[in-house]
Amino acid sequence: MKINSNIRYGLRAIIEIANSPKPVLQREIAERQEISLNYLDSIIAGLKNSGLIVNSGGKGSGYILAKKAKDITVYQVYCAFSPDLQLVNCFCDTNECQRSNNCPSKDYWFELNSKIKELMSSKTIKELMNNDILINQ
Amino acid sequence: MKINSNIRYGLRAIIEIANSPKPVLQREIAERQEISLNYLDSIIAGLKNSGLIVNSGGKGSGYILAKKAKDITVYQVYCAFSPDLQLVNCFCDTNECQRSNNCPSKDYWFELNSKIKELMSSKTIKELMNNDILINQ
DNA sequence: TTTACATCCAACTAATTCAGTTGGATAACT
DNA sequence: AGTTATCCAACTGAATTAGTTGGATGTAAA
Repeated sequence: MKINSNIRYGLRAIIEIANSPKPVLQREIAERQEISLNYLDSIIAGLKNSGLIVNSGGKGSGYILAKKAKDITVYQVYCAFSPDLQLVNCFCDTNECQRSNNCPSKDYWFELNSKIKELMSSKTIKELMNNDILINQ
Repeated sequence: MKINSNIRYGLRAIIEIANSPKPVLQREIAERQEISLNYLDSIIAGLKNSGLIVNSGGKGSGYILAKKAKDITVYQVYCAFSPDLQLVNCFCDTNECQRSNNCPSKDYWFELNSKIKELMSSKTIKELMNNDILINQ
């Protein structure tokens, strides 16, 4: 079990945006977070397409959060880069496992899955922000 | 985030062993769980090398749990096939990330990591066993 | 209006991991 | 001796990861 780079970088990027008193350019995020600008491109796209960040007003003007930091969860950031969490395929729609109806391990994985989702859904970007910054809350 | 096949099959195999009133052969597990006998080989090796199961009395005699089902956790099964859970490398020994000292996302991943470990450590094989079976507890 | 900057976007790639398979050694039981 | 069971290492195709490359497009400053 690993958290992939998209999600790790995505979380760092959105925290960077949340912490900034003014709109932030991709380049600034890339520099501060030491992520290749090109790679960050797709990270920003993920956050943007998921409706978590927006361009503040046309090109070159920088990114801001699309909603309040307290209303953005880590799980939303996770889902910007991965489909809904499914630790195993046993409970996927496309699953054809015959044993599914009576499988104690499947039940356990499902339970664990729910709890992990819950853990990620209950942490907001606001809680991960720099305490000094009091905007965007 | 996915649970890999080794761990999924390993959990199923050890539940199978726990549920059985008598020692179980690899072949029997393979048949009942519909896992290729050859592949199961390495699964059994993992469980055995981690001290979770033992040969009940030399070759051909079948496997039994090495300790009581209530003393074997899902996390122990996890660790039979993967190193200690580390969702991200930020807190690995070999990590050289400079930002580590003051990184809110690192702190969050660490917290999540601990909680997931806890969730896996607090579930025992006994809880996953068939209720009808009352041995090995 | 040209030019520089910034974003958008698709295709490519090397390296690693996954999910097994193959094949054989060894050991015990019949 | 032959069958069965376990042990063990090497191999493999497919998929995923973690990016890079290169260019199109759109905006704003010079």
